[in-house]
Amino acid sequence: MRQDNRMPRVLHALLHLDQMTDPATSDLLAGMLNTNAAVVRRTMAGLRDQGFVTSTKGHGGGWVLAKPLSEITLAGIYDALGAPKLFALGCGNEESHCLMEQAANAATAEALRVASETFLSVLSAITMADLARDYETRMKELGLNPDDYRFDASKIP
Amino acid sequence: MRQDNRMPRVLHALLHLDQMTDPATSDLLAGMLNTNAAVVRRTMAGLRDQGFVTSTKGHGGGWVLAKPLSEITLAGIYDALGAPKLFALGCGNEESHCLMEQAANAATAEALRVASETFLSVLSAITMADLARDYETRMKELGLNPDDYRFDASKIP
DNA sequence: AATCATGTAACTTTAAATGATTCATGATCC
DNA sequence: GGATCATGAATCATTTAAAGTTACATGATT
Repeated sequence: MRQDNRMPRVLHALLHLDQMTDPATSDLLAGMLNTNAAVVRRTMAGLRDQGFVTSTKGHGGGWVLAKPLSEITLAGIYDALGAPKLFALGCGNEESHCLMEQAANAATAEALRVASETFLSVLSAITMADLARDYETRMKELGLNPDDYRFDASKIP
Repeated sequence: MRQDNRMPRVLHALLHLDQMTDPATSDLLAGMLNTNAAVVRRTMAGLRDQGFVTSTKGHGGGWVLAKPLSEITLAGIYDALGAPKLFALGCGNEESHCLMEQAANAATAEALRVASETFLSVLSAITMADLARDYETRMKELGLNPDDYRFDASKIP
């Protein structure tokens, strides 16, 4: 299957949302994420259902962050995306009648299970506020002032 | 992409190989693995290159285990398969100019890196002999004697 | 020489995210 | 109230790599 990039995309989108003074339209976000509005709507739908963001229709509508970044963990986002399949590796058919196949599948499954546990535990220890801090660090490393880069869509000529 | 099941397949194949008295043809293995000979050859090629198995052509040819199971770790097999892509999840484009995207990608990549480390460390702690023991346990749990099930292709009528 | 089995290359199939398009629905502005 | 804006959703095409398939050359055994 194709690579699933929803996770980093959504993180990226949330960081931008946090810096917006007005609701961000799907089109605007799509431009930032190098994709299109339909993908944005589809991907953000889960976050809306979980209360991380809200969306409004009509003039001046769009996406708005509904919680402070410090209250959003990466694990929460992963869940909101529907806990997408993590591995490209499979562990075979579950209901095999061959006992050797069962042993082979069980060993593979166990290694994947442990790796998945690790992954989730790392995600639950990181909040979006941590990412925002990382972003600001990157800004300063380039000698830039983050305050100069907050996004005010109403100021686009 | 489609699920990658080479790992559990190869483990399964090696367990069978260990119980063979004669070389196993790709066709025989394919029957055991519910696939076809070409896939078996393709998948086992890496194991041959790493010296885990040998293959011989012609009458009576086929695949033979080249090392005791206790000297084959699952990590070694994973490597022999070319260390296939582990995750279905991606961590975005590496060379993004957007610092927010960089922060989002870095966080995702870090979680994946840690999970991958865990995966490999579990694999390196398991040998094929462990799987063989697990297989024998499963046999005994069903009240069967593993010795009755060794495979002697020459005895197929 | 015939047969068997691997080695390899080329092509097709498959699954799932992503890209793209369309239309209905609701909110805002004039 | 009508035009416009934006989401919600459904549908269809595209993409990607493993897996399935087919074909043929090469080498070993009988």
